[in-house]
Amino acid sequence: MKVTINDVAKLSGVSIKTVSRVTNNEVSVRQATRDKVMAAIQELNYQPNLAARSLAGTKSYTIAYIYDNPNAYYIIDMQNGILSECRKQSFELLIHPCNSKSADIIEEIVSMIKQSRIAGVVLTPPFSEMPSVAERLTEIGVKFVRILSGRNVPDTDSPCIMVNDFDAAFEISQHLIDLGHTDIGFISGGKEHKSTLERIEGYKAALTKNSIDCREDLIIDGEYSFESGVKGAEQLLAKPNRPTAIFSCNDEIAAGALFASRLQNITIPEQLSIVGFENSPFSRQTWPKITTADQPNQTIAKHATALLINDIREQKPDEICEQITPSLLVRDSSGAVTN
Amino acid sequence: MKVTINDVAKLSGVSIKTVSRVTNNEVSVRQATRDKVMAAIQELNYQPNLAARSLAGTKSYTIAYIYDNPNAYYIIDMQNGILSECRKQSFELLIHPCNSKSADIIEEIVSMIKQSRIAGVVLTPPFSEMPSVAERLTEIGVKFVRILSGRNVPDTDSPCIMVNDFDAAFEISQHLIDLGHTDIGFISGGKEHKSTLERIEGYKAALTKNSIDCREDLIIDGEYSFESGVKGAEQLLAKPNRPTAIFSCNDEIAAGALFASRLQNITIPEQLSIVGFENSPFSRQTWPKITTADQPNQTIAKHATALLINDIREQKPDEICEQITPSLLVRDSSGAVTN
DNA sequence: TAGTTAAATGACAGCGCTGTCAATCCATTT
DNA sequence: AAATGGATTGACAGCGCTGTCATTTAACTA
Repeated sequence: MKVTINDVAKLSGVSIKTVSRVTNNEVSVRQATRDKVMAAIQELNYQPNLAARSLAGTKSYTIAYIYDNPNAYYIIDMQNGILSECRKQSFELLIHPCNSKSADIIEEIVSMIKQSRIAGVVLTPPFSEMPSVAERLTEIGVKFVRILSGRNVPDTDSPCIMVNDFDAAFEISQHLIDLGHTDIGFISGGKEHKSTLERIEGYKAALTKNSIDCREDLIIDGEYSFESGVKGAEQLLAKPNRPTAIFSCNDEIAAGALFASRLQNITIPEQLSIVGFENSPFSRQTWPKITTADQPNQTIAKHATALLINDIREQKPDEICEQITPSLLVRDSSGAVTN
Repeated sequence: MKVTINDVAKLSGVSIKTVSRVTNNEVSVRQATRDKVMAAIQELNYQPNLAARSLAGTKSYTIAYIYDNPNAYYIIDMQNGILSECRKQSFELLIHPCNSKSADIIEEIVSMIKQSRIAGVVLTPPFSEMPSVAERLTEIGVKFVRILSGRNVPDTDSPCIMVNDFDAAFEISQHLIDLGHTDIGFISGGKEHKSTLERIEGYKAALTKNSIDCREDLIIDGEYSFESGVKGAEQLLAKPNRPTAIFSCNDEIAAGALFASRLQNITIPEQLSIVGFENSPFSRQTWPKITTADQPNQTIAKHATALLINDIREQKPDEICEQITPSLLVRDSSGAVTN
């Protein structure tokens, strides 16, 4: 029926306090003792009662995930990743949808944190990119982990996951170059997103590295939407000396670009290569399927959560930040240049 | 800072037990006493400690949302709706992603429920359509609310929300008919979904009502995906005497159908009308935007949660089930027949 | 008015865990 | 071999609330 810490203590022949130490990953427990307890936990399939723990302790074992990002696929991936780490570490997850554009968003978050005794927060864009959020959270002493786009670790002592959009964009651009493309259009996401900026830089760096002139006229300002992909592609395809490949800042844009191209009876990838970014379901729902950069959101979220929980537990990890680079995923929308 | 039940008891001059009675809306408390306590609660801005309440009590105040549906937009909407009702009623929400196709899915759910002391579960398709889930939940005495597709309330005493796909499909079909269409193709979702079946029936009923022959060859078996929409539309458009309108079983299919049609240089809606279903972001991300049936998922989820919590609190509501009919949302992908 | 009963209220234990601090262990050192 | 001191471990109280059951109060009845 219900397995309590007492049962585990009895079975393993130690006090409940020691069992508690084991479940909380505290340091001063002899390895042999720890093993015994772990075995008992396994055997009984014991799960600590979270309510009791948070009642008794002064610490909180609840973390919050604040989201707003309208990209549902991204949120679900993140949420699933966070959740799996929470389960592993016996933390609770509080989901907090909110509107990042609301004027008093920061105070809303703060009051939620106080209400629910939150120990830490997982921050994804746009929240992770708002300095004021990080500041205020530090101020009230709540830990947080940020998932950010960038190449170098920011100057901070809060944990973070850096998604290396630059390198990934470089790699995917190199892929196009290797296929013989030299006129490569670029449809960007909103410039307010760090990820957009990084991807543009990676794209430019790849061109430079291969001694290809970067035609500024092939870089279209867009946003992360299907519609923007349609419009961006239309602009690019109308140009004299039109590109033989299009790097879309994400898969949704790529899907739009694909749509627009097919409307003009351009065959993909024979007459035009299109690549996306993120490996979201969009990239698999089109025909042909889109070559993209696989951004393992669920893994990223899991790691981020692990870093956050480490920090909450005040265990100084080897690394406070991790870097993850999305990897090239070649599918059917990219091919060699044909004349 | 922290206000406990003790503070309220002292301020209002009663025992903590009486305060507890008031916060839990128990019956045998004199009105005058209740008022005094309420005033104190107000003054101190007291919020009961949920952890303590669930530790001490035999009752649980946590409900779970089990999801698997690969449609991220749907899940997020549902989740947000459930969450808003939970907050209102001081319930906690446990999110439980899982795989509905796993062999021991039911036992996994049961064990999660026991582990986390869940009082009730919100069930959406496919779980809400699995009789075994409802049976097992009843067996272990856990309340649940189901969100189902259908016209008539099932024979049960568990609460549910019936989404009247039939009427909505009828209405959207009637819209096409009113525009002059008589040859209307239909691309279905997977037949394992009740929603698909209901939508087909609604479509057929509308044809019949208007004395239009139902051409079985215009009904294409598909599934809920973009790709399926592409293929379905290709099949329909290849037919002699091809349809002048396509009813797609959901927006994703509609987006695919739109894509396929544009590939063939068919203009929408002049040469072909396309309608979707659900009012998901897909229907807004295309060009032209898709006429669809607005299924207010967040509202549905909120109502479902309210019904569930009522049931948990053993308050007999007037109605145990509610019926919601998605309403026609005319956009730009449907137009009058032109010759 | 006293007696009877139902309604209202309170005293108290205890939910399962963690914090505190004292007790014990064990590898050193002397 | 005894002393030392840091590393382990355990005893016990108590977190804020609810369930149980005893007690008090109010509301009738005869």
